Amino acid sequence: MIERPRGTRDLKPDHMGSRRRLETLLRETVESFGYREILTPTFEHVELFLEKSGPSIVEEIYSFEDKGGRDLALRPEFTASVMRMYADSLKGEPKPLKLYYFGPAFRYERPQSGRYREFWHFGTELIGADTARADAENIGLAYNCIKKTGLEDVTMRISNLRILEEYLKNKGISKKDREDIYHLIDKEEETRDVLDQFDLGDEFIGLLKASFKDISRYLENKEHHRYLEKVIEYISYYGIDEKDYVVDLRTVRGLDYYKGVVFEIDAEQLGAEKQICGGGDYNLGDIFGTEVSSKGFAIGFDRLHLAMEKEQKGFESERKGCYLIPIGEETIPHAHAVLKDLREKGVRSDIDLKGRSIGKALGYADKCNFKYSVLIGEEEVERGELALKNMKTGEQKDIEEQSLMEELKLGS
RNA sequence: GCCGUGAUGGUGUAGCUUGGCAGCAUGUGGGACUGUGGAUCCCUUGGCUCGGGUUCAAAUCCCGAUCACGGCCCCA
Repeated sequence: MIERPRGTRDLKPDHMGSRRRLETLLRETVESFGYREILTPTFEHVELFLEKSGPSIVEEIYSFEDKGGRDLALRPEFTASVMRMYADSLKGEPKPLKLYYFGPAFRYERPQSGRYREFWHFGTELIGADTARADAENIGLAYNCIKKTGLEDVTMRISNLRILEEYLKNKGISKKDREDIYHLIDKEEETRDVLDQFDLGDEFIGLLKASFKDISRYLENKEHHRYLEKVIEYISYYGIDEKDYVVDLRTVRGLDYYKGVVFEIDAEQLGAEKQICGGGDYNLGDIFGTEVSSKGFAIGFDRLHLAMEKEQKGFESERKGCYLIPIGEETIPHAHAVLKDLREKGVRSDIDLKGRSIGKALGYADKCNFKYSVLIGEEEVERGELALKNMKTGEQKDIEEQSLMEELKLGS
């Protein structure tokens, strides 16, 4: 028996049904915001990801050399690919350009709860709109996507990376040291030791922990604070009010290309791997020789789905369609005529292929989640009728054969 | 990469401490039943993650690998 590779999953029919419904919900939400779907290759030249996303991501890339000697990598995320595609072939599109994607991504990490080596990202990019309202739309859409799932125990953190960047620059901290600080900043207990190394004292700790209103007191240049204030004002247009988020300057994205307003959303019931969404304002355009403002976010699709199951907000598999049970050889041709008609009308329908007893056939229909069984016996056929059995209630009635479609619609 | 826990038919489990015929439930398949039985009954199918070691004898004890789970690191 050959097993699945480490960190991968097989998804069973029930699970896929539920995932598809979540996917549909997310698609409908982003499309209602005017986003259009794109798809980029599953693998790219490894250079696309090297240096662009920062050292943390490079360690975890699934890379390989192909038979022509090219260095390739399975995508660890979509943003770099989308920006490559933009620079390649979408530069002439009207701005803002709104794109979304859904597909698998790959990272060579140690698997654990909510973390796989092949995982699915659902995300968006908003390209060419450099305003606070664009940031608000980005956050608003992400928040709406999560909220529409019905998930309740979620927290959102928002920050503006430029606030700390400006503050540390003014303190004369070098670019490299700033990056080190960012990477260590959300480990609260270690923060003080680190800061001592850079001769930053209580004041910096105070800034990190300050409430939104108090932050400006620490700043000489209040421009970036004011910008964040605008964004926070505008996200109320998207149904987000003060209880739905916190401003937390310690929210630092792991990828180096983030520059401005950023945010993360956690599902609290997930444990160690609880972040279900992250995004913000970034700059990748200069890599491709095109300076362009972009904002986006990615949802960890598998984690979102897992969180819904844990909160029992998952999609119950729904009874659908009907199962035909011919009783006796003589009724089989007639049953098939009914079946053909149903299928042509797009009704999920099936027929007993094994000549099983009525009881067994009903059992099969039940387990396969059919909404109705249709019993087709000689007596009914002679009268032009069918016996329609509701598989949930067990209720059964004889109906005119012509009214079958109508009955199915009424019942749905 | 690190720490810890675990792995028994398709699924869920008992057995492991104290080595001695691998048991139960459920599912799959078949049958009884032939217009309601989504039931009931009967039969069948199918398993100790892998590789070494100890032993007369290993699911059980020891070592290693693999995979999973929980956490660290990192991160989505």
